[in-house]
Order: sequence, then C-alpha cells, then structure tokens
Amino acid sequence: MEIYLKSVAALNDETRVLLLRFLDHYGETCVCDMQASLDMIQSRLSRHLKILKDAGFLRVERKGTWAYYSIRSPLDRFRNEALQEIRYLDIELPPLKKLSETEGCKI
Amino acid sequence: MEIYLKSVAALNDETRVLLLRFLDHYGETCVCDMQASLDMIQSRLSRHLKILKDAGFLRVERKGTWAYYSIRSPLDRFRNEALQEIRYLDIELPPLKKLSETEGCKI
DNA sequence: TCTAAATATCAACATATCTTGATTTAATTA
DNA sequence: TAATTAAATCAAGATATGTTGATATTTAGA
Repeated sequence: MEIYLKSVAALNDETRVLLLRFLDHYGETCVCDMQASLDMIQSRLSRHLKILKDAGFLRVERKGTWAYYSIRSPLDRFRNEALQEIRYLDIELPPLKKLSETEGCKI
Repeated sequence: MEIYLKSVAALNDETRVLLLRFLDHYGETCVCDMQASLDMIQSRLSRHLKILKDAGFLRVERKGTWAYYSIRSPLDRFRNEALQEIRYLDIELPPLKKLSETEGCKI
C-alpha cells in the first residue's frame, strides 16, 4: 500500500504536476532557477520537491549550496504512465530563467 | 487538467482502492452486497462509488432498486495501469456476501 | 397511493493537506 | 570563525476531503 499510495498522493496536486512538467521539459534544474522561473515561494517549492522525491519521481544532486532536481530515470511503469499523461495536459510553462549561471540567485 | 486530476484524486484514498480491488476481484456487485461484505456505512460507500464512477473507473447499472457497480471496460492506459498496480497491493479482501440473491438485503 | 427497501444526498464535525512567513541547517568564502 | 547564500524545516492558519447520522429520492409491490 505504502509506495503506491505515496506516489498517487504525490500526483494529486496541481503544483506538483506543474513541477513534473517543468522538469520533464527543461531537464535538470536547480531550486533557485525553478523559484525564479515559476515565481514560487521557496518553502512551498521545497516542500513539493521533497514530496515528489520521496514518492520516487525525482532525484537530487547537490553541487555546493545548489540542489539540482531532475526526473528520475528509469521510472517504473505506473509512474511513467502518469508522466506520459502529464505530457498531454494543457499546461503553460513559463520560460526558464537561468539566474544561477549568470549573476547568481540572490533571492 | 480536469480528467487527469480527477482520476488521480479518485485513486488517492484507501477506501476507494479497496473498492476497486473488490470489484476487480468479485466483478459486478450490488451496493447492498458490498455494504454487507465490506461492513461499510451506506452513505460512505455510496459517496466513494460515486467518486470512482465520476472519475471513469466504474459503471453502474440499475435493476429495480438495486444498483450494480462494476469496473468499466475498457479502461484507458493510465487507469488500467493504476488498476494493475492495485492488483499487486497486499490487501485482504473480505468474502463476498450475496444477500441480494438469498434473503434480500434488509440493511 | 401508501409503504417499504435500496440508494443517493446533505449538514456538521473531524482529519488531512496546502500556503505562508519565520527559523534552521548546510555549504562557501572572506 | 563570521558572514552570506541556498535550501530545508517548522508552526499557524486556511482550505479541502472524509466520516457519520439524518433526510431525500427512487423503485416495487400491496
């Protein structure tokens, strides 16, 4: 029950669906760039990323103070099917702001 | 967004997972037999069946005062994968009590 | 049409989840 | 080690969802 319900619960939120879509589209991104691109409060973003990670959808790699999130690969059948479903949704993605590469984040 | 989020929300509840598992295992069953078999309060059962139906997982057929629910077929890829996932869960199913066929329900 | 049985819906409360701002932790650099 | 930046966690209030008992609806039969 555990894993299944956790992954379904993770999928059951518009913010997290957007995050999955974002990372699926733009690939590995650091938290501060997501924050800038999605105009989302830091604690909120961090919370949802954690939920997605704990549910097996995301992986994190730390590089210094930055944390880079990306979609875990390979995903199992169910999670993959969910991601597929999300690809078909009519969600408008904001442009990616890569602050981290230029002037730094300074949020 | 609508349909996808609705179907995910429907999957995001232990009671509804149990109901899907039950109907997947025993096939078409009337509400009063589910009520007896699962020892579940009527309004609660009715609520969850409605949510599953509205999310595209179940169909209903009325025969007199009885309502027979069953898993809709065919299911789309995502819902089908979810059902598959549910089949692997370690859920103990109660035996099926077919009151409707014998003495009637009289709940 | 009155009654009864099966099911659906409603209202009130309980519980869970999300949002926000504040605080804490971790890593880097002076 | 002190200061700074990025990210994680916490606490409180707001919102959504589930549970229950009561009521309404639907259908069948006397």
